[in-house]
Amino acid sequence: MRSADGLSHRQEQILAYIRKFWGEKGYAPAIRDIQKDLHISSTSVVAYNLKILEQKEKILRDDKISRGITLPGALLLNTSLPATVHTVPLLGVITAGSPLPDPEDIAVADAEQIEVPADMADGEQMSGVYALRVRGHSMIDALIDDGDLVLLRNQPTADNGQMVAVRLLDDNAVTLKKFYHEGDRVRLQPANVTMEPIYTSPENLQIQGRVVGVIRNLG
Amino acid sequence: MRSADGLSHRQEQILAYIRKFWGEKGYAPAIRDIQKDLHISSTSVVAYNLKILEQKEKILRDDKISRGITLPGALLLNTSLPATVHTVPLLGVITAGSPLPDPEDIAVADAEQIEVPADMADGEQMSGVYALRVRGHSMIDALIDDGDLVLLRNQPTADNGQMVAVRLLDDNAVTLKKFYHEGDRVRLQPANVTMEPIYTSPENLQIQGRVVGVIRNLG
DNA sequence: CACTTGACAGTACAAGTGTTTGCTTTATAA
DNA sequence: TTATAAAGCAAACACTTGTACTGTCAAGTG
Repeated sequence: MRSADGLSHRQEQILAYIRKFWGEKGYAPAIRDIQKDLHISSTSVVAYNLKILEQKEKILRDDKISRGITLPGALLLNTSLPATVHTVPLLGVITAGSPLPDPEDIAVADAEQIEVPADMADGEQMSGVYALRVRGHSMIDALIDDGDLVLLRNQPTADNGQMVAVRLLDDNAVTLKKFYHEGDRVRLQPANVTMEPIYTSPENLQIQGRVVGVIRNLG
Repeated sequence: MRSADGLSHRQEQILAYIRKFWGEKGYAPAIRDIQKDLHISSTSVVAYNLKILEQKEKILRDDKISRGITLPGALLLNTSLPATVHTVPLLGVITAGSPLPDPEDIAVADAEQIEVPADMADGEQMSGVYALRVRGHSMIDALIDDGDLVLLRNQPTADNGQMVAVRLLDDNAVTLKKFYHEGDRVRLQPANVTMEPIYTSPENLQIQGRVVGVIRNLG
């Protein structure tokens, strides 16, 4: 079984391993590193396949040199641009019962900073994004569990289909739902497709922000 | 005679040599390379000065590893990762029906890199973490929806309570559940507390990895 | 069928390489 | 000067690691 570039399964495997190893450690693996981690029974098999990889110019090798494998173009990698770090402040806790904290009230500079994937809070709209820690299981219907981080963008209105944090005035409760304005009523649709929507009037709700992301850390 | 950063002439010399060697060859010099080219009379002198360079954090070394010298920043440049950002490769798609891709099989260096919160894939355990894009609504009971990113750590076993990606052999299906070994059976508990667990035998399941995080981007 | 070829296994060896030990020299300060 | 530490020297040692050699096995091929 060969892949597109004429490498066997094992050769692809070895090549991927070398790249990964090199990225992590900063130096190339020894033949025995490859053998052990890839569960290959003999060093000679690795040597055999390395020779083929060298012939096909997927790797470079210097004879007899320990860990002398080099990847073509390795020097080019040095030119890659550093990624930008994005952080947002963790401003508090969100539960079903209590209202959200007002971002304006909190000294953002003092809050714990959370690192988030770049595309969740990028561009000119980055300002105004903050995080809240979810407490309790009340947001199960939004596919959000106890302990999750919810990323919110401060905004008082919403377009149809956007997930928003809304406060229902007559229940005095906060929920996360998809927002749909339908005539003179509002449909609040749980993210969980198996669950039923809530209908209410625009006067009964207050949009507290838009949900731009959810981060669940089980590590 | 000491230079500005407290290095002796010989240490400066060695450091410069390592940089040059690295730039030309793509891998680090052996102690004897340094010794010969710098006309140092003994390998122990080189070892002695390398130890000092390591203490002053001018170089990094992995004990006992041939040519295991690394330059600080080299790792980052090579992988294009700035210090505070963590990225993991996006290796494919996860659905209910199809098996997970084998991380070893994929050319990790070629995969799209996803930026993740630092604490999800940090420290020495960073290796082996990869991301899969969820397709379909089959993982609603794990509070995971279509389009979410699941971060997995490659591991063949699990402790009780950990969320794992398991393959049920008789269904030929992959699900994400909390794992509990109870006597001679296994309980697979959905993350959604309102849903019922599955019971099966250890022989019927294959642990494909541990779920370390979930990222949902609604931006 | 005999013959070849590609791929892998197991083992052994030799070269590559980091480390240690004991000793000598040089520098520095009391 | 003498004591002390730093730096260098030389050789031996032990682990690391690339390579070679001998087989095995399955899939062609004439």
